[in-house]
Amino acid sequence: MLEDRRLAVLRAIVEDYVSTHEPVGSKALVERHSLGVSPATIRNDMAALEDEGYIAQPHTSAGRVPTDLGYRHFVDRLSGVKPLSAAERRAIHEFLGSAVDLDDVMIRTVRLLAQITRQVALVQYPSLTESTVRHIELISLSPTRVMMVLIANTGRVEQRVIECSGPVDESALADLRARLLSAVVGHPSARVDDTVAGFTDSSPPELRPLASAIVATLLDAMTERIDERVILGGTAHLARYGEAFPLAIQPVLEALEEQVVLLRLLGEETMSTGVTVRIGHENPVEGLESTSVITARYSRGNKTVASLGVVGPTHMDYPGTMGAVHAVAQYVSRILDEQ
Amino acid sequence: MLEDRRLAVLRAIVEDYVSTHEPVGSKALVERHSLGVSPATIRNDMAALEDEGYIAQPHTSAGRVPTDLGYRHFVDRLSGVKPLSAAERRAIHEFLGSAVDLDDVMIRTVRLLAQITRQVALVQYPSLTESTVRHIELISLSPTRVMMVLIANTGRVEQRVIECSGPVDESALADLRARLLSAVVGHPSARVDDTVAGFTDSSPPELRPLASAIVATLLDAMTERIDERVILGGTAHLARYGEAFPLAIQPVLEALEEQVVLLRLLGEETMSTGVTVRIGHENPVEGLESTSVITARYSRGNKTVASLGVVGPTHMDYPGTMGAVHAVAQYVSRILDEQ
DNA sequence: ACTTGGCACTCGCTCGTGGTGAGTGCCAAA
DNA sequence: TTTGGCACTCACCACGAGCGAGTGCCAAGT
Repeated sequence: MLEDRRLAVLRAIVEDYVSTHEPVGSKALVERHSLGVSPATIRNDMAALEDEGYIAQPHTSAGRVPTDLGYRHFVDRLSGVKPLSAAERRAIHEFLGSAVDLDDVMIRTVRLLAQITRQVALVQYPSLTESTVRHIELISLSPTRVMMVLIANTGRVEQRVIECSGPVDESALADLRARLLSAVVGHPSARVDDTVAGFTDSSPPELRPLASAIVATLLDAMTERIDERVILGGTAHLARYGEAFPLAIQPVLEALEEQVVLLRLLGEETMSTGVTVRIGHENPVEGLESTSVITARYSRGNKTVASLGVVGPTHMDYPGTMGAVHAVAQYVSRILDEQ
Repeated sequence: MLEDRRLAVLRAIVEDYVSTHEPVGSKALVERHSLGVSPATIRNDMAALEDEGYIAQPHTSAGRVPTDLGYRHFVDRLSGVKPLSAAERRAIHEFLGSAVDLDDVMIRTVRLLAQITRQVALVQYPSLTESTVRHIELISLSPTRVMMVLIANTGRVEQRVIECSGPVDESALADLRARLLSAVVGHPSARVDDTVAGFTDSSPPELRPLASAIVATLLDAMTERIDERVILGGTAHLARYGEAFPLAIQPVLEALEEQVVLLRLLGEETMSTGVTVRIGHENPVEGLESTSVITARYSRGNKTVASLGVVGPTHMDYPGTMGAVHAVAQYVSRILDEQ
């Protein structure tokens, strides 16, 4: 009962601070929210909340501001995920649906996410390790050069050039191609190691070197981690929020230019809800102490393949942003399934 | 003689302002540069320069600041292009030389350029208009969906998904594929329009719709211009410079997020020197009125293929930046030739 | 045991004020 | 044409007073 009100107060503080970006005082609180008690009571609660570390005052005689811990509690206990409106969902689906290829899906996603959250958006490319081989093509570029094109069911295409020790004729290539296809198509790429084992051995002796070169290249291409690519968009939103924190924006921009950093931001364990929130100092990255990162995993079929998310100030609209990130992840999954 | 000194004064003002970012007064000028005359004389010159529109004062009783016109004169008449040191050149060559593919070259270039100029760097992908079709693959994804993979002799791969009105069987697809290959392989992509004309007509009636869909997609994919891609890096440098102009950074970031804008920044006529400088309002882009853009074209063989450059505040180090942009363009050309 | 009104206190913020100094334009002399 | 002198402008800064939002504490009320 008493505890309940305290939490209500914390929620109110977070909501007010998020919308005004100014420290919130006891009087303003009772005015804006119908808490049914007097400011003095609220003050007592606030003192308690401060003792527990959920809120803090920037300086004496100022209102309270949520701490990272306060936001954490807010996210974990006090708020849900705000679903998007039907119109928004329809717009998302249409926008993503008209993408022509994987690159296009990724680019559209990052733009979309930045636009609807009005924050910096990150999108990681789907990992191929979970995918299966859809098709392999061997093309003779010159007598001693073969290009291998690998097409995954995710729509991703990898290309490699293989140098042969001697000339290779078309029919041999066609033979290799046919047997290679039967060896790997449809198999999860993680398993290709096994299924491809017999391929070299079953090749005619004179093609052994080429066959093993092809296998080596194939394995290399498959372990090429496309999911180490992260694209970002909406950095202009940083400047908007940066008006109040002109100092903070440079380190953030710097951090966001490092692929490694982006990967660390996205690549952590999944929460059960499907949306992961990392607040302020919880971030494993220097320079992002005053930002929060909200990520969700997206999938293809029922396999989780990669993450996407947004980076914004700790005083962000968590329910709305979480809803948007969740919805976009969901729709990206759907689009990938369709293809 | 008299005219000479005025220009020397203008040069001194630009140099001082660029290094201090503060309006420069007559007294400071004579102290820092050995002009051999008194402050009063300089004041007369400054008044004249102001009348001619080369400099301006932010407010009465402040020093002078170069106008866009002043910078223009400085660049055109008063400064050269500062060459890089041998060590820097060597570092550039090594850094770019270890790139593994085209994407890698582009990414390394944009990083390099941002780093050595300490500004926002832009790099446009090289245009590949003279490429020919090496191979086309049609893959059935589902009964009514076909993926087309287009491989150009440059190693570029394009993929498209085509929706069919009815189910398509494998043998029909194989037939289409074979005839498509003979129609287009080896032809310059610019000519495919012609050679592909008979393809639809020669198809069996029941495949006509699919055939024409394939042709349409093919033409679309071929005219997909890779050189419409521009990547950028070093946006963090904006923030550094933005400390003094916190308001200006948001529109700049916004403008830089638009591919169309980036293309307009890069895609203009070449100057004879090889380096183009566009100062302040000379930029054809809204929001970049207080920035300058320095670009250079790079080439492959003796064909100019695309541009790269940097965006920075109008009060930038023109000679140094021009030198860096020029050198990087030169080395990118060299790297592309080697491949 | 909470809640509440009252009250004294803190302290950041704003605004006006005056002083300072860099910088200018003009003018008369060299 | 250059130069020193001089009066003038005005941004900038430091200082101080007043304001007011907000707090903590306490004693009284429910």
